[in-house]
Amino acid sequence: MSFGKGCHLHLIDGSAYIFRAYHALPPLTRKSDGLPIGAVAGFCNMLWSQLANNKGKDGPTHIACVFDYSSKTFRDDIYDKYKANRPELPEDLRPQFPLTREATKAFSVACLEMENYEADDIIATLARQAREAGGDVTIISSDKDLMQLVGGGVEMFDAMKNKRIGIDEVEEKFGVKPDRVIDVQALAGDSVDNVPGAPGIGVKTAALLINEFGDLETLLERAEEIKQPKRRQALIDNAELIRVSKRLVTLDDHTPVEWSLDELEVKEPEAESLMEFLARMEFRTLTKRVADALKVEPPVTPDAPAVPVSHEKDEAPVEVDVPPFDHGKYECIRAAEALGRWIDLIRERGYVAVDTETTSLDEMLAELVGISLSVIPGEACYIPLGHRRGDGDLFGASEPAEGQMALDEALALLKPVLEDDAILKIGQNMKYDWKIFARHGVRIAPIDDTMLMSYAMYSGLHNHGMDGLSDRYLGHRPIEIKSLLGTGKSQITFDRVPIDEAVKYAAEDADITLRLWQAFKPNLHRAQVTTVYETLERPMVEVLAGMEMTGILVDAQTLSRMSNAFAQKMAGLEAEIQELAGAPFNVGSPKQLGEILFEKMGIQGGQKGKTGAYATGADVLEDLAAEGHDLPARVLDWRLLSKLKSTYTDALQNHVHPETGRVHTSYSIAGAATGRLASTDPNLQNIPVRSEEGRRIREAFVAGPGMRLVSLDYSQIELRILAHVADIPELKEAFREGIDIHALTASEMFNVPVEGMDPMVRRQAKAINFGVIYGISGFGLARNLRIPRAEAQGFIDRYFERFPGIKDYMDTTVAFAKENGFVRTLFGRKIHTPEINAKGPHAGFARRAAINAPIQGAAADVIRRAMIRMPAATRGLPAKMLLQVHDELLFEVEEGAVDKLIATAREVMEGAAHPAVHLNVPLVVDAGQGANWAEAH
DNA sequence: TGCGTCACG
DNA sequence: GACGTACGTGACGCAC
Repeated sequence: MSFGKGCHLHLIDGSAYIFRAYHALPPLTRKSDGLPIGAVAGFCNMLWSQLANNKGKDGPTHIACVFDYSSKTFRDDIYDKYKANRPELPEDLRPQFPLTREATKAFSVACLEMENYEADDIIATLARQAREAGGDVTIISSDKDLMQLVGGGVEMFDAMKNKRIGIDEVEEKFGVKPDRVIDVQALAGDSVDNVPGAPGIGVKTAALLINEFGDLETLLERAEEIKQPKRRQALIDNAELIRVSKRLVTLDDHTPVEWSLDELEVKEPEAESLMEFLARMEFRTLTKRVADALKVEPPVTPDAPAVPVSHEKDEAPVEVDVPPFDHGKYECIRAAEALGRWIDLIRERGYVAVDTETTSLDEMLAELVGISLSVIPGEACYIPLGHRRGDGDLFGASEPAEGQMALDEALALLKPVLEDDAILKIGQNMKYDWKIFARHGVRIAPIDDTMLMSYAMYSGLHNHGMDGLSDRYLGHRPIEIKSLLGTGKSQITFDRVPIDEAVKYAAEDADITLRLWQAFKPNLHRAQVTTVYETLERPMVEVLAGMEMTGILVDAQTLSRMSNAFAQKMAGLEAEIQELAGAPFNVGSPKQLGEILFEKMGIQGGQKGKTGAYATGADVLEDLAAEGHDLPARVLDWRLLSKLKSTYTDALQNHVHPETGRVHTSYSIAGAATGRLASTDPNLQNIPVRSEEGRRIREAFVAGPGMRLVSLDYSQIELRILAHVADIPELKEAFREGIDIHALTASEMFNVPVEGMDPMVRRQAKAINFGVIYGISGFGLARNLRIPRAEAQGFIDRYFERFPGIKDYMDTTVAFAKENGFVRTLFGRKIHTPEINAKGPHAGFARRAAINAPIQGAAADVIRRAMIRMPAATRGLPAKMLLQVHDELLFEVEEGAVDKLIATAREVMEGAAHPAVHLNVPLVVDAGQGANWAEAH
């Protein structure tokens, strides 16, 4: 077919694909020889998705994938510093380049590259030719340098965000139509590509100027007319540099391409050569997926998938030989005899992967439906115990399904195994199963947990859910639970799943867990996180399971009364607000509120966010209230009450367990990258305390009859850890002497005595101390203290001058992260920082996170150690640990034992770092007690 | 489902 | 007057 009207050309920005793939994936190597292939794998997946998603009549008629040939191009002759800021190519990426070309050809996509030209120029040229021939063009890329090409039948498509980029989107980004984009880029320059532009002019200002003067040449000729002196001078002084910049950013759409559009016609991939390539790369999952789509048999491949390697330098990947997944091999156990054979097998092996199926994600409400076991990869069984026939009546009641062992009988047989010290029970998220078994009188131990192994090795790189781990590390996508239960209103519970289907799903989970364990176990050591896993992760399972099952007593009546009071107050405020607005509207809608404030009432200074809605955050409303506007002040009051009511007084009532009368949160051990816990369903780590009204909610968290609540919290733990790791003599001294640390900081910085310090000065020093922990920036501190940015920067400079060790610590930490891709806490916990070497705004986030992680993480490690020791230390005391709130532990204890508990728990907490780490600052714990949490805190 | 908002350390 | 920033979480209501 000759290219012309009705044709549609897809141009893929291949080089961008490679870099995205490289950075998005952990470093993978080919199993047989260790060749790095992560980027190739990602590239192939993206290319295949692109092809597969664009089949049919709306798809392309012609397609090509375009690459950069080498770093040298004609632009280097225009400006010798062009792209001089580019970081060195990572060592393990370069060898993957030729393979991506090979991959492109294997998928039967034209592979284009030209010496001396960037991919962007080739794309520009082909796009122009296609447009002139009357066809349409889609450029698969989100690169802003290509946006100048949009319009007249050419658009872009951001494959990551699945979003087309047309004229409107370009205008949104650059503030001008696509044909003026190069003018804006020439003025604004680009630090990544080292395009100079005009100093002090960014995209916003550039767009303003271009829109005012029409185009760049006119602007430069009439630069004298610009009102702002700085801008005027910048343009006059740099006119030549700006013209050079324009030549740099202008794509050459007349490159001497040697291909005709007709040659780019879409072709079906040749199955045989494509299969050969994918098999040679050892991409198991993709090979299978492509084979299915092409309806051919996948070639026989080595079974093990690419093996992940951590960033640690001295480790080698561990290879595991495993059979393919086969759901047909899973056994359904319906009688004691068959179960007995499995138990024999487990005893022979000494370990078993276990998984439970239940009716709910809430372990306190869930009913046990079945148990699956696996001891050999590829072989697993499922024991259905609580399945029901699908034909229940309207109320959901129905008879048990046939062919199941009695629950008690099965548990009686399994209990000795599950409790046997000599048999390791392996699970994924074992805290869940631990609680389910505990509710049936089985104390499962000892355990290993693949989720926690992944967390110890890969925290910060990805999540640790089983499906994701299986896909990533076993190259296998498990059966989705959705396919059994459905979603939304018609969703069923697991006990309604037909046993035949349940076997495949449930046994597969045990199979996967066992395989993950085999893959992870030896790598813990290589990643040097064995101690972290053994001392900070695994022991948490039992401790937290106990706390969660105990729960905390909540007085629902108090909450209900508060809800009613809030509702009344809110109704009054709502009436006042609508009166002030002069129209009824939904006070809870930020969108409607913004329109009332900044349009109907005509208040000036409304800022629109990226979604086009006005910002109405508390800071904005506070400013307006300070200017004397009543309505925003009322809205702030209303919002406080609305938050308290919906999130706390209303929602908490629904979390009171029908049998225990207590609230049972669930802690995720592997949720936060830094090692902190996270509390969900409900979140009991964010119960209000800062506002007076909010704090009253804590009055509803009460001790049982004859009991008291005791709260112990670490004082300034993060600053103490900072003083230790950054080794700051003045701070360490102050902590040893028990001096007010914020006052000390202020004193050192501003040369004022600690005695009789102005509270405002102390407040500023406190903000700086917090800022340091967060990876301080002038902007952030300025916003927090509501002072000019220059002043904030002045504070920071003085702080670093006074405490140079802090600056050193920050620089060293960031350098370590850049070198290794992770940081470590004092206790060895690894937190990966994959974005640390990124360019653009990501880099700032990653930098600050890297500075914060070792401090926040070490504090998290300390309290974990305390929690793990607590059961043994408090054995015999009539006390239970109920909650953890990052630096606080809450206990419920019999009245007579309060003092003893405080003494014991304080000793454990203050000494929690020992003996692993000898802190050279003391840890101090404050304690309180009362009938409810408000009093105890 | 994504976003804005706001509760906590 | 370049860009966009304090770190880490979870839950709610709105609007699509």
